[in-house]
Amino acid sequence: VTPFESRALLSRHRLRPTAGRLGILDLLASSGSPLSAAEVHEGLGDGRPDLATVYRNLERFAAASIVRPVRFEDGARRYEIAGGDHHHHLVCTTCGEIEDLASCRIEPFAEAALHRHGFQVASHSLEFYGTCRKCSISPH
Amino acid sequence: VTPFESRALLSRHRLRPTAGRLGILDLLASSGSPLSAAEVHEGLGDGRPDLATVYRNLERFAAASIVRPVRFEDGARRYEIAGGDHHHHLVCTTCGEIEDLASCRIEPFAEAALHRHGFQVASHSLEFYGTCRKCSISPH
DNA sequence: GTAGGTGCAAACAATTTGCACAGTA
DNA sequence: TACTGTGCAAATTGTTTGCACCTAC
Repeated sequence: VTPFESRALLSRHRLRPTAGRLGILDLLASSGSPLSAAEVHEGLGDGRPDLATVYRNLERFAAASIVRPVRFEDGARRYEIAGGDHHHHLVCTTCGEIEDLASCRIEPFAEAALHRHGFQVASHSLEFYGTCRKCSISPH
Repeated sequence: VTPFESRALLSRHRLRPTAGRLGILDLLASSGSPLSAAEVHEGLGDGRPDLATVYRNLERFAAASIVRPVRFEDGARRYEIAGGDHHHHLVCTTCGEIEDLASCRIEPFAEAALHRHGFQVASHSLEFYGTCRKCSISPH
């Protein structure tokens, strides 16, 4: 997501492209993994946008489906750019790194839910916890 | 989990079988779905065990693998008795009910993680969100 | 000029912790 | 008796909100 795309993305949703918003989107786009409000705030350095503003904007972005919220076991709410393919996450419980896992063949589960429980699946979350390559080679 | 089993379960882990602990375990065992600390506290009525005590004990139980923590999108930490089979949850976003979904054929995902990322999967969480049978028949 | 956006501080909610007292092995 | 467990209240942490000021259309 280049600055230009961020701008377009925002105006498409009637959100004014302020410096703070562009910064938040750029940071999320350049980060490989989902970020919490606190991490975004830190990552933007000097201080500008206020933490409360970061919270407000992340929520606005999520409402506009510009970003997607993800929740891991630590309970913190994180956000990632919503553009890409549907995917899941590999969370390393040693170093904390989060990688994307591309494929998702979840349909059999959704069908089981429908047939056995009459439950219409609208969305799902699937996250893996374990040890990433780096950490299994040189344990912390 | 009968009262007797709760007792045995606790003493097996060197945890004194107090009335409060037995109550918490019985409530979790009789509830079909995972409960938060606040829900356990409410469910035990009159007041006894203090909310802080409920938190402390749920954490102790989790450390002893007597209960398993589950985290849904609402961010609240819930706990369920750990005894049964590995399973996942169907969370109805209309009425809030949580059903268990028995089967879990997650191995292909774990293998993909290992082969493509060198990531050793230790555990995973998989939850579905949607509309349960009751709510799709008579919308709230 | 006006509606929308932001900073700051206070309000909230969920969870944790310190400490003195109570209960159990 | 010694140690574990509990109640109560205060401290933390994560997130939301009210309000006055600022800024992009």
